[in-house]
Amino acid sequence: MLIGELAKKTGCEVVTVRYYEKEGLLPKPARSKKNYRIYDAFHIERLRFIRHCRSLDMSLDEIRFLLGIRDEPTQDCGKVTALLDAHIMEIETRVQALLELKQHLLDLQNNCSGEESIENCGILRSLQQ
Amino acid sequence: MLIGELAKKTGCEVVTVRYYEKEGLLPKPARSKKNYRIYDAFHIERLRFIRHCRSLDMSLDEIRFLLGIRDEPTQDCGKVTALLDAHIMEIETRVQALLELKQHLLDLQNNCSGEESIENCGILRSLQQ
DNA sequence: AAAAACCCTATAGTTACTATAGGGTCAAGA
DNA sequence: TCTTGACCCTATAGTAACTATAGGGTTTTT
Repeated sequence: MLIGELAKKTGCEVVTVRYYEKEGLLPKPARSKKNYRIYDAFHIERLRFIRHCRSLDMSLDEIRFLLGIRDEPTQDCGKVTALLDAHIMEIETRVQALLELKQHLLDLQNNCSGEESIENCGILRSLQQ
Repeated sequence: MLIGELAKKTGCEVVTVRYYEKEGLLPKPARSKKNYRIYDAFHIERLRFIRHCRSLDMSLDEIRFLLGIRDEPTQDCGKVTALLDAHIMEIETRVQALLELKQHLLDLQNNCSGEESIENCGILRSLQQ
């Protein structure tokens, strides 16, 4: 299977596949005589894993960590749940920060009708402080 | 006033001040004989405006836009409220996306107790699909 | 006199890609 | 047979908003 087919099967851009290889997330595949990358089912599975993690907004470092655990099956999976816990908490923090931010913006919005002159715009004035 | 004092007065890193200058958000200041940047009250006010906007998570492009309106006071401030509206909606979208993401992660977390072997970890299995 | 604390410029690194340039391979149609 | 289009390859630069590093001058403190 060439890179284009792998990309199609996993919903991943061709350039992104090459990028993951460069980053060490996907092992270097065999090459054809013409130097084309040749992939098999193993790569599909691994790339799907990576893409699924990415869709959950995990960083490549976090994914590298999970792949490492998968490749080193000597331990229990407590580290996996721990990583997920940390990731969930991080997202909760981000949500909180965004909600506070939104409130600040709404407060700011209340400072002006939008029909003032620039000099009298309460929003621009508030932003100066 | 030298750059260090400006930075201290605005809670901004020295390098960031120079970066804003390079990006055209802060006008180039006068220079001393020894080529040191010399700032005055005008720069403090403008930099505070920028930092306030940044604390509201506006992009430098958005801030550039607001500064442009401020510098060109021929129109009413409808564009200001419009920018703020757009920014608020963007944040609402991000919050929604994060909440959905969090639910996915919680669902995933339910797949495993964290005490399984790596082969049996329900989380790693789910991530493979 | 030396060390600490400033100032300057220029360049590279961060994240996860995306875009661009430049070039080889292969199958189908004119 | 030629050429067009769809693939494949590598290498480099750009994205956002800084941060870090290198290398060097100035001023103040010890």
